This record gives sequence, structure tokens and C-alpha cells, in this order.
Amino acid sequence: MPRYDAQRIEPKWQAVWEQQQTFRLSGFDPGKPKMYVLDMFPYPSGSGLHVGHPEGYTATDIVCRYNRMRGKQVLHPMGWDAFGLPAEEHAIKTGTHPRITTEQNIDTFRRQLKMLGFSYDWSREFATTDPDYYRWTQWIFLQVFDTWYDAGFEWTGPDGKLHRGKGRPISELPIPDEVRSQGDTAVRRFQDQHRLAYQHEAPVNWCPELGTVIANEEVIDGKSERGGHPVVRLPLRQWMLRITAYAERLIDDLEGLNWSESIKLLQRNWIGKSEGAEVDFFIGSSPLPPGEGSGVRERGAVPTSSDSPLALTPALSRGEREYEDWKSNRTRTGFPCEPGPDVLRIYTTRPDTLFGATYMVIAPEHPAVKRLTTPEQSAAVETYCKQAAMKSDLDRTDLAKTKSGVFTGSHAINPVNGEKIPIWIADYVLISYGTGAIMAVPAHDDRDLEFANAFKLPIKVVVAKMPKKEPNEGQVQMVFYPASPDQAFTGEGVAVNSGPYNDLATFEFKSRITADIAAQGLGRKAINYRLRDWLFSRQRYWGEPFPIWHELDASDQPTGLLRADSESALPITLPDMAEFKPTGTPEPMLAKAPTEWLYKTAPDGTRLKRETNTMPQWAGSCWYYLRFIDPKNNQRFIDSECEKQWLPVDLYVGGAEHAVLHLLYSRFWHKVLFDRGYVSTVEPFQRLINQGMILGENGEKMSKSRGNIINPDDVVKAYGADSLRLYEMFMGPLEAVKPWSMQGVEGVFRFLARVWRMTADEKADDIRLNPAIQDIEPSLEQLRLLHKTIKVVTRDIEAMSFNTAISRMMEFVNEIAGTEPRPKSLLPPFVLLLSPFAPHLAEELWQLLGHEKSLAYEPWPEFDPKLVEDAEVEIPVQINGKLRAKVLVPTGSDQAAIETAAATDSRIAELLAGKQIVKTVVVPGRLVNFVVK
RNA sequence: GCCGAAGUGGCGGAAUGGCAGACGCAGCGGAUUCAAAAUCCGCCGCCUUUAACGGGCGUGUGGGUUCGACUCCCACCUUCGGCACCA
Repeated sequence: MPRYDAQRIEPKWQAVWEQQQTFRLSGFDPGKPKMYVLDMFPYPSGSGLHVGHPEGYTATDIVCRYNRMRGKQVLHPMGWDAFGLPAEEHAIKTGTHPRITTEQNIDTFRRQLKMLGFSYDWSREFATTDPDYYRWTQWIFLQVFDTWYDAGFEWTGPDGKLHRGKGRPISELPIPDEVRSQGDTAVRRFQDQHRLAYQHEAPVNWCPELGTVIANEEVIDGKSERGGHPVVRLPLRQWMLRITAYAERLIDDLEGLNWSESIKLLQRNWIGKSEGAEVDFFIGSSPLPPGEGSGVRERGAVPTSSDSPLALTPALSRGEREYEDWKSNRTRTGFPCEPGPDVLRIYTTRPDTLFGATYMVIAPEHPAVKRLTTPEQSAAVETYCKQAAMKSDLDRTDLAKTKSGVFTGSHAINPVNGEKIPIWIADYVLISYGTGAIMAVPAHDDRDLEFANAFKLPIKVVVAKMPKKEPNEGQVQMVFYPASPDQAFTGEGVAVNSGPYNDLATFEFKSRITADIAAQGLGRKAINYRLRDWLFSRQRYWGEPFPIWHELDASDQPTGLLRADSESALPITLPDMAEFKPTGTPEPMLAKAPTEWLYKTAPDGTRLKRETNTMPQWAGSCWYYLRFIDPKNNQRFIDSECEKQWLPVDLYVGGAEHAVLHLLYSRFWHKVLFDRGYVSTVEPFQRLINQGMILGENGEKMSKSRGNIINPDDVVKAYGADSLRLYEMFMGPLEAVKPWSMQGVEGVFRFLARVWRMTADEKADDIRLNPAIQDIEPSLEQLRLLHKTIKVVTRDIEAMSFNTAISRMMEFVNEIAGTEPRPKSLLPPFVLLLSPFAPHLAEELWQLLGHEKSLAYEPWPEFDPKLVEDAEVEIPVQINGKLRAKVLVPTGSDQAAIETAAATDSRIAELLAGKQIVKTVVVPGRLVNFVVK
């Protein structure tokens, strides 16, 4: 009694594929179109495969199997993103070396993936933790280290267009004479400052619980993304990658990619480009005392015409003389690249509100804090800055909605009107964005208004809102904001109280004043990005070591000078260690490595100490798609011929949780490699699909604590891999979030069992064809059904609309499985259609239908266009847009014939009787609509 | 607060501006069976009427465009995702 038995069929065919190396891709065949289909490779966690994994993996497997049958050569690899915290945390708890845990987890994942019958070329498998792989991760780091970004460099891209800005070898960095004259050490330091990989001392997010520093992106609401542990800010020396240099290209090159618009937008927003101006405010050679100059109006005073910028007191004070000198100097010398000590440089997106600046704010970490603080204020300033330094990001944002700040005691002079305004320190201004200093325009910025209200600072309106012109209204009324004291007008409007610029529209004002201040050397156009440079070092053990040495002086202290390992020294393998407990201090784990690993003496006698940080988990996943193309190469990270043949990845499928970070980092590395001539495409992933999350049966996110986790092992045990695959594709659109349903799995299992019974004899003792299957000619109707099914299933696979493809196959089976006798010729094409979805069952049925070879490379069925049309079509007939009847007409009937058929239908004729037909709409093959009175 | 996506039967979902609810699940009725499981057949948006045919309403809400709107436009509501003192 051979019923549909997935337990028997599936291991059998998995063994056949393995034995015959069915999906192994040998060389590149220039005569065949290529297709590179990639899954986001998994982190092999201890809990094994999750039902979310097979969702994307099944989708790509269908695409691969389909395209092989369409005659393409398909590259479809799988591997492991195996560095990372959990294995090390496990090591801390149990003492098991992370390598052991990682190997065990990989074995589990590999077993589970093979159990699902995915057509990977397993000969290309690797883990990011393999020394042979991270050798090249380190090598790429060395290329990044060896590169500086020449923002003005012009080059022609593969698209034939002119581009500006390119990564170039550090040896080509122009060295200014004043640096060169200071000697070799100065030159080396200068180069180090310009590398794409550089060291930087800055407050970082230190997580004591995890024992590591983590990136801004890994901090969520002041807690670590992993584990939700508290994060504190500490100043530390860290490795940074200069991803911001590539911000513009990372935005621009999104355009040519076949990604969903919302993912592109997510990346654009993450990069967060903003355009505005930098403006220098004069602060004098020494702090300007208060009480000099014109001062600012009292809070809330109505502006009058006497407040013209020219209304300076005739007798110039010391500060004003200095200011006038500075200004005329600037007109001659122009705007300097770096602000001098006599100015405060600010960034604004609204240079049109310069006349409305009533105070300035600098970040607590701003270098000018000391210089601007007057003796009377120094105690208060010191207290404030100390507090701010201790505050986590959480304290600085969410909790502390009320603004805090402290006055420095100093003033600056607004270059557009000569007004002297106070300089404050507040942590609502971030040191890491723009210049770390702002001009505050409380009338037109919510944050500034809140601060001004808190500290009783003046508010000056310089933009009036233009109400929409009513057609009959001759006189346009301007509306002045703030209408209420806590509502700033941040929109665009018309300039007021802005001296010579009054009445200009915001847009025009911006470009005018930017040009004007640039001409006077007081400011310039500027662009800023929300994106920050990438914090690239971690203090953990289980990651790639840096191929970098620090030079030591006579007393074994680092001099700050670096030496890179030579290419031949790679891989720098992890030292063996037995103890993994975090030190509790921000000192990296590798600081406890054996002395012989940590130190060496260079041939020139210099003592060297290894870099003890390790790379973040992102490093390994940044370039794995390249290594899959040429995984065994021990001369290069990828052969350049292979790279040209296979790049870019044609289809990349993975979870939306990587929509920003992984994809951005990966694109960044790819562009560096492109600039240095190692890859030939500007982008790595041509098409991207983000599969939607699978929720638990209760509609909530699957998690241990909710107890709603579905284990793929259990599903396969109960229904088989084909049912799991088919169900995950049948649930709904790939990109949608959708809840699991065990009854749904049962449903597709019943469908597969039906397919089995349609072909095999369930009553016989051995496996044989169903006796209803006979060598007879199919009816025209049956042929039409088959060809229609081929047509739509093909179209749906191309569109990655797998749920509807499955529906159409169900319809076919509903019809054919109920007919006896069944024409045998209908079955092979159907089995081929089913095979990408349920490959095990399809192979078994293919064999049963008398074929000896695997169907994996059988040509995909073609449909006959003549057979996808029925002889007659049913045309709905509407009266005034309401369905009233349906008429049957021959396919291809012309407009007149259809109209006649509709009008003569008895029910329609009855309804039309006595009515006047105003209009008749006939869409051939579609519908008829009579519009009547 | 800002940006994005989505709202269709009891549930998952389907519909180039042209018959709303394909396909599946659940449910109901029947066949088969000693009985059950499995299987097969039929019904299955809501209201209403009828012996039967039928009629009205219906795709988050309210408007609009159109002969015709789940689909396009405007406003709003809800849910989910992202960002969140970025000047």
C-alpha cells in the first residue's frame, strides 16, 4: 500500500543528488547565460534552523531549479557567518572553545538544510571562521587601510558617465610641504589620518555586560541590541572605517538597482544627506565681554525697521574694531578650510534664517568650550560638561525631553548683521554631526524654541508664512509665527526682518545668501550626512584579528605609529586561549594572548605589539558573495576572470533586518574594492528581495518566551520537506509578514498526496503507475488546461509570485485527478512544473513515469499559445455598471458581435425595454456596459 | 513627531481600471465504512425575497475622477516597520 511517503522519498533523492553531484557547478560555460542566486547566509546559532530560514531559501531554490531547466548556469552557494558573540558567551559559561561550538552548530545547520533538499553547490561551502577565508577578510582590510579617498578625482565608470571621488592608494596621497619638511614620522602620521581605516579616540558605546564596545547602530534605546544590556559612553581608541567618504556614491548608485523603493529609501534615510551652509561667527581673539556691541532685542519684542543691520553704534568698541578687521580680511582671503581659533563655525540647513539667530549652542565636547568659558561661568560649565559626558544616549534623548544647558559667558557676532549673541553649551547639539555648533533660531526651529523658552532667550521672527491665495482675495495676509509660544514655524515662507533680503521666498533666499556669504569669505555651501564612520573594532576573542602592529618606544609604550602585516603573513590566526571571561575593562580579550603572539621585533629593531581588537561580525559577511565565486583560490581572494563572469549577484534574498547595515557595509567594501581595481562592478547585488517575517500561530513574533516557535525538524518529520517548502511558499507573498498555520501545512500535504495518487497506484503492493493512467489522447479541454497551467506557473515563477503558482497547480490537479482514464501525456509536463517547488516528490514521479535521469536539467515545459485560449468566452453584461447577465460568445468576437449577443440576451432585452441607451461600452473579450436613462 | 508599507469572508490570501473573494484552511451537508481515520462529492461574504429565477449591500472611513474603482486622486482612521534632539 504505497501511500505518499515523504519519509521514504526525500532521503532517497537527497542521496541521489549528493552521489551524482547534481548541483555541483564545475567551470564557467561562456555559451550559457549565467545566474548568481544568493541567500543571506545564516549565523549558525545553537538553537538550529528557524522556519524563517527556509522561507527565503525555498524561494531562491525554486528560482534556481527553474532557471537550470531554462538552460542557465546557476551559481547557488551556501556557507556560514560563524564569528560572533553567542559562541563566545557559550564559551564563557561552559569553557567550550568557540571553535568547537561553532563546528557543532554548523553541522546541525548543514544537516537541516540538506534535509530540505535545497540545490546548493555544497562544494563551495565555507565559514567566515575558516582561516583560509578570514585570511582574505584581513587582506581586504589591508586594502582599505592602504586607501585614501580623493574626493576631487574624476573618473569614467562602467556606465560611461563621469564620476567624482575615488579611493586611491595611500602612496598617491599628496603630502603638503609643511608636513614633508617635518620628516618621515610626520608624513606617516599624515597618511594615517587619511586612510579609509583609521584609529580614532572618541566616546564609544561600551557595554560592560557584553565586554565590548558596540556600534551606534547596535544600540537601541540606550541598550545593546543583543541582550538589552546597559551601554555607557567611554572615550577609547578605536578603529574606524571611513564609510562617510562614500556616502554620496552609496546614495547615487542605488538608482540603478532592482531593489524595492522602500528599501532604497531606508538606506537613503539612513545615510541622511542634508544640504545647507557652513557659516563662521566671529568670537574674537579673546572672549568678547558682554555689554559691548548692539546687543539683542528683548524677548518677544516686535521687530521694527530701526533694527537694521546697519544700526551699529557709531563709536566702535574694541570687539567691533576687531570684528570689522576680521571681516575685511575674510573678504580678501576667502573662507578657510579649517576654522581658526577666532571663529565658531556652524552648520545650518536654513541659512535664510541667519537674521533670526538669537544665540548659539555648542556641544559639551566642542573643542572651543574651554576657550569660550569666562571665569565666572567656569564652575557651572565644568559641572555641566561632566554630567553630559556621563549621560548615555538614552538620557540625552528620550528621558530628558526638557532641554538642559549652560551659558559660557561669551558672545559671538552674527556676520550678516553684526549682532552680538550669547554662546551656550547644551547636549541637544551633537559633537558628531556637522561642526558640533549651531546658530539657534528659536522662531523657526522646535528644539531651539524649547531651549529659548527654558532659558528665557529672545525669539526673533524672520520667516512669515504665506497663506494660500484665495482667488477672490486681493490682499494677501502674511501670518507671523510663532502663533503660540511653543510652536515654531519651520516651513518655508517669505523673509521678514532680514535687512536687504526681506520679501524673498525661502528657497531663493537660501541660494542668494549662501552665495553672498561665500563671496565675503564668511561661509560656504555644505553637505552633511547623518551616517557616521563605521566603528570597526570589538574587544572580543571570536572575530578576525587585525593584521596591524603598533610600534613601541623604549619603555614599551605605543608611539601611535602603525605597521601593516605583509600579505604573505596572512592569515593572522587567533591565538589559542583557554579562558574567555571578559576582563570587565574595555581591554580587549586578546590582550591576554601569549607573549609570542603579542610581540615581535622588526628587522629594523623596532619593538612591535599586535593590535588586540578584533573585527566585528559584519566584516565576514561583507564580501562572502565574492568568495563563493572562487572559494578555493589560494593565490587571490577571487580570480579576476571568475569575478567578471559571475558578478553581480543577480538575485539576493534575505530578511529585512539587514536592509540597512549589512547591505550598506557590503556595498561600501565593494566600492573600495572597485576603486582599487579588484572588482569590475560598482554594485554587488543587482536585485534584492526581502522576505517577510513568519509569525507564530497566534500572530505574534516567534520567540522562546512566547512559546510559539515552530521547529522545521518537527514539520519535516510529520509532513516532509516538500510540504514544508510548499507551505512556506503558499502562505502568501514572499515579502509579506504572515502567521504560521499547521492546518495550512496539512492542506498542502493533502495536495501533494493527491498528486501522488493521481500518478501512483495506492492500492498496489509495489510502486507502480495508477491504472487510470493510459496512453490515450487528451481531450482539447485537458490540453487547454495543461497549457494554461504551464503559462501562468511560468509567469508566476518569473514574478516570484509563488503562492499563485501553487494555486494554479492545485486547480490542475483538482481537475485531472478526478478524471478516469487519465491521458499519460499530461503528467510529465505537470511534474516538471511542480519540481522546483516539491523536488523530491517530482523526482520520484518522474522516475515512476519511466525516466531514468534526474529531472533537474530537463527542459522547462513550453506552452502552445493556440492552446491557452478557450473556444468561447463568457462576457459579463452590465447595465449602468451593474452586472445583469453573462453571455457566451466565440473567442475573438468583434465589438459588434458581442454587443448584439449582449443586447439579444433575454434578460438584458427585458431590462432594456422602454429605456433609452445613452452609451454602450464594449471591451472585446472583457465586458459590455449599457448606459441607459 | 517624521518617513515607508498595508487594511478584502471566520482565517491565510486572489484579482493588466472591467464578473470581488481564485486557491487553501476552518465550517456545514452527503457518499463510502460495522464504526472511525483517510478519501470522494456538494454548499460556504452579509441582508432580503421566492417554489424557483431574483433583489439590495459589500474590499478601513469620507469625498472625488470614470460608462465602470479593491485598483487612480484628496482627506482622515487603524495596524505594522524604520528613524527620532542630525540643526
